Amino acid sequence: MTSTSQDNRANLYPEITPKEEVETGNEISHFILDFIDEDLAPGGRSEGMRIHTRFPPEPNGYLHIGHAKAIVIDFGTAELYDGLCNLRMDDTNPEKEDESYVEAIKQDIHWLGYDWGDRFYYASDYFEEMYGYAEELIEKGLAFVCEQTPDEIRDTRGTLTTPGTNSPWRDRPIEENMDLFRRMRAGEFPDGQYTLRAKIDMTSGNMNMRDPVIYRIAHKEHHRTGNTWCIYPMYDFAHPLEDAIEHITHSLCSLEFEDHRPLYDWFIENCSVPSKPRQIEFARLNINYTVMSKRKLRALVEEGLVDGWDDPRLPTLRGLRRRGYTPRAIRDFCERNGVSKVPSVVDVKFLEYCLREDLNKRAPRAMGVLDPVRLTITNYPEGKKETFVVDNHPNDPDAGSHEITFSRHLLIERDDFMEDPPPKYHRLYPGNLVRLRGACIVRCTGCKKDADGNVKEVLAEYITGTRGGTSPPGEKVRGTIHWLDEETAVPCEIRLYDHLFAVEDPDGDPRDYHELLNPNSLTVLTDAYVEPWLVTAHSKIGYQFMRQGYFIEDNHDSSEEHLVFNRSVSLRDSYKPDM
RNA sequence: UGGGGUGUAGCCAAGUGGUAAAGGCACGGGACUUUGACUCCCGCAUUCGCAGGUUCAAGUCCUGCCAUCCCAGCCA
Repeated sequence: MTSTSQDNRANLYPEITPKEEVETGNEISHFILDFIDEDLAPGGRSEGMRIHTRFPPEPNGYLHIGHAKAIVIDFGTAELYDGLCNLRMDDTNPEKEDESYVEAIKQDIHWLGYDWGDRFYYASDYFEEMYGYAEELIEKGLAFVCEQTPDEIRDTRGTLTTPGTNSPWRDRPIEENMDLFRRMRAGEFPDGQYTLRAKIDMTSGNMNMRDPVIYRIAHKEHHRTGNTWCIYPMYDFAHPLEDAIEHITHSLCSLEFEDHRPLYDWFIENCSVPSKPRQIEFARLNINYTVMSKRKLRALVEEGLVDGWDDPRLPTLRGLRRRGYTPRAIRDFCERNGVSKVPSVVDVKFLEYCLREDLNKRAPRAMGVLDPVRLTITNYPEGKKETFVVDNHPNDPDAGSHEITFSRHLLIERDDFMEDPPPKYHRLYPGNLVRLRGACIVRCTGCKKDADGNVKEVLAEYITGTRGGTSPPGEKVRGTIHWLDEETAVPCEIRLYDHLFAVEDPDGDPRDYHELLNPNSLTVLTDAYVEPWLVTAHSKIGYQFMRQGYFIEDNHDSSEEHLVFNRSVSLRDSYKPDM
């Protein structure tokens, strides 16, 4: 179908790694880096140490672009200081977590361009050590076994404005606490019978300090430790210990953990851990016209409102990948947004800009017609055919070239013809000269319509001496349009995407989210055509369909027999009809 | 009548007492153009949530106020 002599270098541009990015010098500066610099300075808490961070996802869902920001910060910060970043599954709750997410998470992080070397861990690896620290707290009189029910705990915790009251079990003797805790571990009690609580301060203004539960009984099989344990540590207790055990120097997390920091520090101080990590919080990423919470994403998937976790309209990394987002663009987006403590909502236009910027430099150009109408070159003989060579990239000669064919009957975009155009319309209308990109100049001579007045065929004649598309002497051709040879054009399906939600802030809208969905978030074009080159080119980063946008083959549904393209993002369009 | 944060342009975001408040996105205008793309130029906060105060000098320091986000899981 396609010529074998084509210079096919659609994948000329490799992904560059984040490390190479750092080396090519992005100047990044924000408060976390300032803190680290202080810690590294003489007399600082990290003086002489190698910076060590971690990314600690809970394996209970797929990663989204909000996680990407955290990943870029965690791994990126380590890279910046020539330090290390661990990947750790925070699997302390067997009720919610599952091994099936683990591989997906690792895959997505690798895809984003980061690597944790041999430092892949599970929080559950440390259950024994954590248990030891809990016994230490009991021994120090800093933890007690409590018999209050969940309701009682809630009732005695107090409210935001009133202090809590001590549990009646708070002063249980150390030996008794130890005995009970060991029997909790031994499985002598049913779920919920006892908890282990830290003994801190029931009157604290910080709710987290009101004798928080640090161990609960759950006779539940854990995805890794099986039935070894029937007591599991809570996040607030487990996390600082995990960090300390791994010698994390800086534990970077999101803002909602800010008021957990006193608790974090309390455990670090009161358990004889091998290192003293510092927790620093930053604002998580939000983007308008979408939702980021796992709960809401899950609802969309489970209700079948989208096509799985990798639906191209979703902000999941799998969705973005299927949509055609490059790791480079996502990293760039995260970095350029900066790191601060301002709860912010970034304009999705900025994300799109980052993608265009990347793809403009690297994506091979091709022609695709989304909404076709026939263009007949009336002075070009029926049956004649010729071939043109077009560059794969207008600004980069090294990107190679490929061939396209031309004949009497072509396919053009329906809106590139108007019988009665507004002023400054540079495309086809009776009498106007237009360039068929890469082929020649034609003059529009009219059109044929069906009984209902719909344009069925546009008519034009080519201007001799304009082969390749050079302007005829003395004339300036303002309009250039894309086209396909009807004979060789390959039919395909094209999917156009728009915001999943019709409102800017779905989270802040009181209406039910079903009402907020954008009914036009997906448009399927079944009568679209592309160059035959695309059947075999297989560009990993997709193509720019000239004058349209960037498109990538769908990683589920496309095949050489039935091509399916997703529009990753449209081109900027500054054309405004004068009315 | 709790605790912890945050307020610099439509959106991000620098700024750490001293000549004119970075930069990017968006937006508007122009040049160039075989993509109405790209690229390139120009414009876009007399003012930093508000009100006082300190100072020769305040977005930066002080006081008060306002707005807004997070916290009452045996979730993370």
